[in-house]
Order: sequence, then structure tokens, then C-alpha cells
Amino acid sequence: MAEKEVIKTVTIKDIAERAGVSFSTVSKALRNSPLVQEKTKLKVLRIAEEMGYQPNIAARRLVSKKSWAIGFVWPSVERATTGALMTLINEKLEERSYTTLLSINRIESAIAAFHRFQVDAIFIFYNHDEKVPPDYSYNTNIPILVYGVAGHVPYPTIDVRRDQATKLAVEHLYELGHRNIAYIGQPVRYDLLQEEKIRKFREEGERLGLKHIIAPVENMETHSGYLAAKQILQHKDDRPTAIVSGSYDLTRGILQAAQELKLSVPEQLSIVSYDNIPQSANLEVPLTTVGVELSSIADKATETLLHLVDEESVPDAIYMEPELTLRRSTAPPAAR
Amino acid sequence: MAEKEVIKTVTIKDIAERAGVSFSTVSKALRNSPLVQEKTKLKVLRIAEEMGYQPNIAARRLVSKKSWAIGFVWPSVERATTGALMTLINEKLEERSYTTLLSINRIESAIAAFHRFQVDAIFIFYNHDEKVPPDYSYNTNIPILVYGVAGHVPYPTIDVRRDQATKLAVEHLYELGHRNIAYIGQPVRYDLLQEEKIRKFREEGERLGLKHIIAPVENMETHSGYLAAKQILQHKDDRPTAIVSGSYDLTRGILQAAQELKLSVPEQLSIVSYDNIPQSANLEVPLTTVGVELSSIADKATETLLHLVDEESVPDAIYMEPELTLRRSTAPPAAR
DNA sequence: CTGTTAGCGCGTTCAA
DNA sequence: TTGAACGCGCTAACAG
Repeated sequence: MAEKEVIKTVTIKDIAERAGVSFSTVSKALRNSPLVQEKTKLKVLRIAEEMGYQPNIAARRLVSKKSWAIGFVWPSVERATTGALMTLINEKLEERSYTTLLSINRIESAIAAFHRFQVDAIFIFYNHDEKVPPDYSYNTNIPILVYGVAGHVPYPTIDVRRDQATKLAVEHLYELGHRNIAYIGQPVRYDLLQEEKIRKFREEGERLGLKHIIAPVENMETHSGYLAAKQILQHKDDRPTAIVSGSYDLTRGILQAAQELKLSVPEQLSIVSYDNIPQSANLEVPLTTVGVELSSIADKATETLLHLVDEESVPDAIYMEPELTLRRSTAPPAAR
Repeated sequence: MAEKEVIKTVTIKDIAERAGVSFSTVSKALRNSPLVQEKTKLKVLRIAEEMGYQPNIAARRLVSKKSWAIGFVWPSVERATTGALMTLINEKLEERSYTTLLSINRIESAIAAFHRFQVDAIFIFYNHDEKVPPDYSYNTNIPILVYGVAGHVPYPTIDVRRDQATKLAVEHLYELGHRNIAYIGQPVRYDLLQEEKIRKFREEGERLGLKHIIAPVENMETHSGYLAAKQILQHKDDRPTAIVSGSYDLTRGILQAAQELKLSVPEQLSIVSYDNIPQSANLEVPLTTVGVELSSIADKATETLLHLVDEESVPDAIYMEPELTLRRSTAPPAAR
């Protein structure tokens, strides 16, 4: 009989028997209820420890109606910024002893899965490739929080004042003395997030009487930023002295282009990048950015999610105010 | 009646009431038991659909000791290939009525979370950035299947004969007449998967007496492939006539570089790409690839996972044999 | 074929 | 302060 001993999962009943109390007393002791004597509590805890007790989450969830899990719908896995944000929120939720579950499926089916797991709340990184009727509501009663697209979905949202960010960027460059600037971003109609930034760029450019051109990109990948920058910066004569970049990923491409064209940043080319993510500070040329610090977004998102879990009311739309972070990628334009 | 109502979570009891049957009949019907009349089954299914029913996994797990859920540890979220593979496996498991859960956490903590959710099995996309002692074993009794790194972990693995793939690629190019070829990939020591491919490239190059150079990349992103290709292809004189690319992502970058240098593929440059994913066929120039068709890997992985769930024994290491898929990105070298 | 009954492990009444 | 009883939503026996 060299048979491996089958380790039976230990339940509160086993502990109760061993401790000589009823299992409901054990339950209370483990949850640190004030309704048990300190002495018994300690005894129970010690025995539970000894026996290697692990609570059965399924059972706990079944009766308490709480899973201590939060689901994330994250279809656009490729963007550096959402990845970093996701990671931060995940950490913060872990501190509050929540588990994070992820789905890369279409929103609909992701929600169905989370529904089966009875998660306590759902956070959606809105996917702009997925065309959903603006007022579409999903078939679940689990509270939902959406990132971006404030005002376009029937759920609470958390969002950044993107137009304000663009304004900060342009003003900063204007004050440095730049009069010929470019915007590299994605002017695709259905991507509301990008469009807002560009609209403001145009407005500000006109208000301040600047030469302002917009370089479209096909998508938000690094290489697209590279191509757009390459094109803009090629003509030596009338080259913009500064670029506002629509995202961190694009900026990496722009830097690549600058390097290849032997344009030094910031001496010959200033860059203000959207998205204030930690990586921004670690590039060879630390980036001057406009945006909301990612960790404050994460804080706000976490807090709001927990409010939703507790069925407290939250605002329909939470707007975060962006700020300008000066680093080393901007300077006055070189004298001609 | 296209309207779906969502007030509270709907349970089998709700369905039972609405359908005028007992809740155990509903349970059977939903699980497609032969013990219910076809007619009632259909009726129940229809009503469940209408009411937006989702089974409560916690309850199911509590009684049946099975959660019908499988956890995926997927720390390297950014690669196109793993993403596509993930999606395929997910679909196949859904067909078998399993739900998949995803975690992007570090392997350790992902496993802890899955443990608490009592998933039936865990699939790990091994993360090569995460240094783990080769024989490290995780603290769980849930069965684990690992993708890649066969022979390096104390769990069953599923893997591709990567060296064989490289060999196929080189031989194919040799037969077409190429005598000067390059490899673009990631020769980073700790990434066993990449190293294997490169070692074989060197071997084969020598065996066949070819001029063979290796262009290192910093990471597996598209842009890195672009940079490496750009560098290799710049010198007009001694330019390689063919490139073996270490991954689909890199290949996209290589194609961008070729386009920019006005090198037509395959007339002036042949490319064999690792990773046979569906997208390979859809590029402007459909790619000749070496590798195992993703859907067979997915099939094998799914099947093996289900074996593990059923406590059937599985081999320590499953190797998949790669094959050459001829498309349009390779041709004989242009006459000089 | 269908309904009834009995738990799964746990938290929460309500009595004692 | 403790314990007995109930039920969460579901599956699996067992009766009808």
C-alpha cells in the first residue's frame, strides 16, 4: 500500500470537532466576530492554522453573495497605457484583498462569463473597434464602470479631460516660443477619445495664431508614429519645431524618426507626449507629458469600483484634470 | 418578445417557475441530460435564454467538485501569437462548456487566485522574463499544463520542435537557391524558446555552407523587427537575399522595412516567418511560414487540459512537429 | 420521463 | 457567549 495519502480538505466542521466547539462558533472565530470569547477565538485560530485550513470560497460566496473578485474587460490588449493602468488597478485591488479576473473576449461574452463567476463589479476598457449602439446596456445587474467615452454609455464612467490636456500642451509650446507645431494622432471618426484631442489642437492653434498641422496615423502603434513623424520632418525648410503626440506608443516612434534624421530632442525638436505613464521618465530623453498621472486614475478607478461594490452611488461621469509634467523633451526652438 | 429582463440574478428556480416544471428538471435540461423530454428541454432552454440565465459557478462547484473553469496564466500579453492561440483554445473550451479565466499577474499569484477559485486546471504561457528556478513547483494540487519550455519545468508541457522549424526554413531557402541568408530573432540567453531556433540556424548554415548572419533584436515587438531588417538590408552589395524571421510580429516589421527600402517581396527578398497564425495568410504578401498550425496546437492543448481535468495521465512532454507552409513570400533569388 | 429529497461548506439568523 | 437550524444555487440520488 504505497498509496499516497489522500489529503482531505479540512472544513470548519473538522476544526469544530477538534476544538470541541460547534462549527458556527468556528465560523465566527475565523471571521473575527466579537461574539466569541477571546480565548476560544485564539484556540480555534491555532487549530485552523495547524490543520492547514483553507476557506472554501465557493461556499462562502454562495451564502455571502460576494466573490471578492472584480472582472476586467480588456479587448484592446496592445496599448502600453491601458496595460500599465490595468496593472496598477490590479495592485491596488489586491491590497484591498480583491482578486482581478480578466477577459479578452468581446464585451458581451466577457460580461456573461463574469456573471457566471458572480464578480462584484466589472470594469470595461472600452474598445473602439467594437461598434456598440451608444445607449446599449448589457444584460447583467452587476455594477459596471467604464473607462473613457464619458457621456456615450449608460454606465458610470471615469475619464480624462482630453481636450484640456491638448490645450496644456499647445500653450506650453507657445510659451516656449514655438510657432510651428504638429499633432500626430489618430483622426478616425469613431474613436471618440482621439478625436477630442485633435479638435482642441485645431482650436488652440487658431486661437494662438500658430502654424499647426495634423499628421494622421493609421493606428496607434509605434511604427505609425514613426512614419508620420518621418513624413512631417523631412522637408528641411518649413519643418515644425515641436510635436504634440497623441500617445506614448506613438511618441516612441517619433523619437525613432528624430534620431534617424539626426534631429536632437529637445534642441531641434520639442515633443510633448500624451499619456503620463511611468515609462515616460525612463526614455533616453525623459518626456514632457500632458495627462493625468496614471496612478491617480488607478486610485480613482479602484475607489469607484469599491463604491459600486458596496452599492453606494457614484457620479455618472468622473473627469480627471490633466496636468503638464515638465521633463526634458521640450525647450525653446533653435534660432534660425 | 425580444426583450430581456434583468432585475435580479436568475436561478434555475426562476426558470422552473416560469416553465411550469420542477427546478431539477431545469437542471437536467440545461445540462442536456437524456432524462428529459426533447420538448420540455427546448422550452426550458428557450426560457433560460430569454431570462438571461447564467449558471452560478460557485454553487455548481460546491456540489459537483468541479467548476468547469480553467485558468490561464498569461503574463506576456503583448505577443500576437500567444494572443491568437489563447483565443483559439478559449473557443474550443467553450464548445466543451468550459469557462476560461485569465490572469496577467505573476505566475505565483495568478496560481494562488486560481486556486481560490477552484479552477479545474491551469494553463501557463511561460513568461521568460520571470526567472523561476527550473524545477520550481507551485503550491497547488490543481493540474498544470505549460506551453513551451519542455524539459525545463516539473509539469507536463506542450511544445513545438522549434529547431526543426528553423531547419525547414533554411532548407527551403537553400533549395530555392539562396546562399546568403539572415536570421532576425532574439538571442537573449534566458529565453530558451528563441535560443533554440537560433542555435539550429547556425548549425544549418554551416552544414549547408551558407553565408548566414544573425541580427539581434531587443525584444519581440514589430518595431524591433523593422530596425533589425533596416540595418541588415541597407548595404546594397552584400545584402542577404532571404530572411528567416523569429516571429510573426517581427515579420511585420521586416515587411515595413522592405517596403521602405523599395525591396519587393519575394522578388528581391524572400522571407520565411516562424509562427503559422491565420493572419500570416492575410498580409499583402501572404507569408511562407514554418511552424505548427495554431489550431492544431490549440486542439492538442485543449485535449490535454481535459485529460488533466479528468485525472487521466498525460505525457510529460508533448512535441508538435512543424511544417513548411508555402505562400508567396519566398522565391528564387534574383539573378545578379 | 418528471418531481422530491438530500446535501455540498459556509454565514446568519434565532434560541438557549 | 454559544449552538441549532436554515438556506444560498446547484447536482445527484431516488421515487413517482
